Amino acid sequence: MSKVTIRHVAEAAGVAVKTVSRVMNGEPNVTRDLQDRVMKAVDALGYVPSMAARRMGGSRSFLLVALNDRLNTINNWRSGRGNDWIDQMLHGAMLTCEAHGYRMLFELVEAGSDDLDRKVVAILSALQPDGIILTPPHSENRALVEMLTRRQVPVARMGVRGEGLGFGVFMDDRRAAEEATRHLIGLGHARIGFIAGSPRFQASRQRREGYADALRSAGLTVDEALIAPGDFTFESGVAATERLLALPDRPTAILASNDEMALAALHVASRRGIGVPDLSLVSFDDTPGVRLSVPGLTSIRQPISDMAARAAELLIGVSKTGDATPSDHLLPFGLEIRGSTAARQ
Amino acid sequence: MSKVTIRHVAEAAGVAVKTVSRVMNGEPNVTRDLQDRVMKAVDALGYVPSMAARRMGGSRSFLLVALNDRLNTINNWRSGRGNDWIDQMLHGAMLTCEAHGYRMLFELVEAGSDDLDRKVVAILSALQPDGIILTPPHSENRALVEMLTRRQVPVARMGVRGEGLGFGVFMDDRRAAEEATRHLIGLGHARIGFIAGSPRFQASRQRREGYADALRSAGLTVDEALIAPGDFTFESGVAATERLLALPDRPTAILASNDEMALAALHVASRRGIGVPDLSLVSFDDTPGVRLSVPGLTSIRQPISDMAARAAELLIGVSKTGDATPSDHLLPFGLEIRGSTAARQ
DNA sequence: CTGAAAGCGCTAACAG
DNA sequence: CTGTTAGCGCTTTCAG
Repeated sequence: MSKVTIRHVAEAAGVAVKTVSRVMNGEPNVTRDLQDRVMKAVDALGYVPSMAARRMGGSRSFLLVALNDRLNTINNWRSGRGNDWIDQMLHGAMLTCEAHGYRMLFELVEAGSDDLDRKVVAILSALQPDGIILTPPHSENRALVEMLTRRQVPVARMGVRGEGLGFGVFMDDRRAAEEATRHLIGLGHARIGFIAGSPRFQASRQRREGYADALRSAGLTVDEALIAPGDFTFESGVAATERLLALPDRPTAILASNDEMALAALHVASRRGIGVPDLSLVSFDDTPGVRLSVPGLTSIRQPISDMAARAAELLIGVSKTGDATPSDHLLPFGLEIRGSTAARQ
Repeated sequence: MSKVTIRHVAEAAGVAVKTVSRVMNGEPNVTRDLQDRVMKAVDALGYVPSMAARRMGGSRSFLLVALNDRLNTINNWRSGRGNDWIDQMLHGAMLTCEAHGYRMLFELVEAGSDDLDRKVVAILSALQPDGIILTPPHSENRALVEMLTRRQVPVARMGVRGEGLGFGVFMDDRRAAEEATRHLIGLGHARIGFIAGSPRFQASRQRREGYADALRSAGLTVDEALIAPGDFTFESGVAATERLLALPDRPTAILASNDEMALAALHVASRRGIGVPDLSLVSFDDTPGVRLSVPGLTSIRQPISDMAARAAELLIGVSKTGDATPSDHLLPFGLEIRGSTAARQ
């Protein structure tokens, strides 16, 4: 009862071990008759191949590793703030792996640490995954992707374009920012503030460009005074909002590069007695908190779960077929309209 | 460069393969001299043992599996509501595993499904973990724990007492509810409503008892009219609160069995023009949302991350030493006081 | 289309 | 204290 191996199945079905292996892996060249006999034995015995043995014998490990930023993730956990990225990534990638008989292992390594390469190599050696999913900021780390590629590990890069190194699964941050801004313009806003994200992330720069795109194509000028720096933290959002609201001709709407900073803006506005959506607010990321604020924040939803699912699917495809690295995949974003945006009074 | 095995290390250090194995596993009976030589070779070559091979050869897999409720987890992910339990569990268990050279794999199985046993057995067969962490409601599933025990898999049960089957890591829900209620009584409240949780969970029943304990030891009577049923959903919280606030002699404070229902209470109160903390509110769980509501909710903090860490640690201990199942571990909870509770006017 | 034999990289058991 | 040998449960050759 405990520990049914391929040999037991082979005996029970009266076939060779290799035939069982063929059936389990859906390989060709097995008659339906034998297939049935094997499957019957498999079901009867409750046989499930051992992952470890599969890895030892064959060339696949049926394992994908997702690499996440250590500091960021742990800080979020520790502060009890939740971790939407991780949650959505698990959602998309784990379920996809499961559906294909793969497992996903989740690893944290510190971005920017000197021995990042060593750490990653250790993970590769220990786990020998069939593919690796990189999340920001690792996905933007060229050196890392190059190292992985050199070692022939298929790499999916979340949130960025692959540009020939691994493959990217991403959304168009620029067009998202443009759409968010256009939403505000459509409501009659002309002076729209922008709170930028940390320039460390590609997406931050693109969001800023999209914001400018929308203004320009609406015939509005891009006023640098309306662009405040931020780094995705609440504190930076507070500072940025204060700066924007102190302007002589202050904005009637603000687009923040993430939810945290938008919530900061909401906070500052209320402290100054400015109502929202009198001051309209749009944010990026659509994390759980934006539904709970009063009013709820209009927000750009990143398709994190879809990106992760796609990443996993493509990596599994590579590992199954041995095909070359897939090409980049662009996924659609969403604009969730809530109470924080309204027509300009 | 790619694929350094134990043999390479043995050659480089001029020792037998087994000696390397001994050093890697911290086994006794190796002179310091050889130890150093081996370690030098290990570092030089960047050797990291293959998990799969270790599992194949030896008796350990260096793998822990955490079993979570499928439906619940996926629903939370899907709705974008976040998943504090999962986050905190990962926080505690993953980091602990990492520190001991173990990995944690996270699996979702549907509680109450007919073939739960089959699913779990499949996971055991495929992964052969050194231990398994059960979260609610799986941790309360006696039949499941019995099956696991029969198969000699060490089992940690989160959130419940072990009572001889596996071992439990848990907090005292009853005393927590008592403390929360006492906090309200201390503020001068005498009519305190209680919104119960789904009776499916042991903790729900205990919380209710703790509530009653506190009232009784303060010399107050337990008025059944002040106890409203709930099932942990927002909707049930709305219904319960409406019922409580419609009472002729309505409560001046409410203790809700989780955050979601407390947020519902906040919502209903505000709709009825009742201010919080005029109506004082205490919740259970201290999930991220309670910090964002206005006012923030006073809440009982479950030590989920600590419980998970302890569970992992103890399982790893068993796997290393082969000791018997550890005994139950009680962990302290916290009471986070925020703006939703104040002295009775 | 099917099967037999040879490992994969490690550790357990046993010798020295 | 150290080394040798025999597997673990699979898949990959390579024969039939």
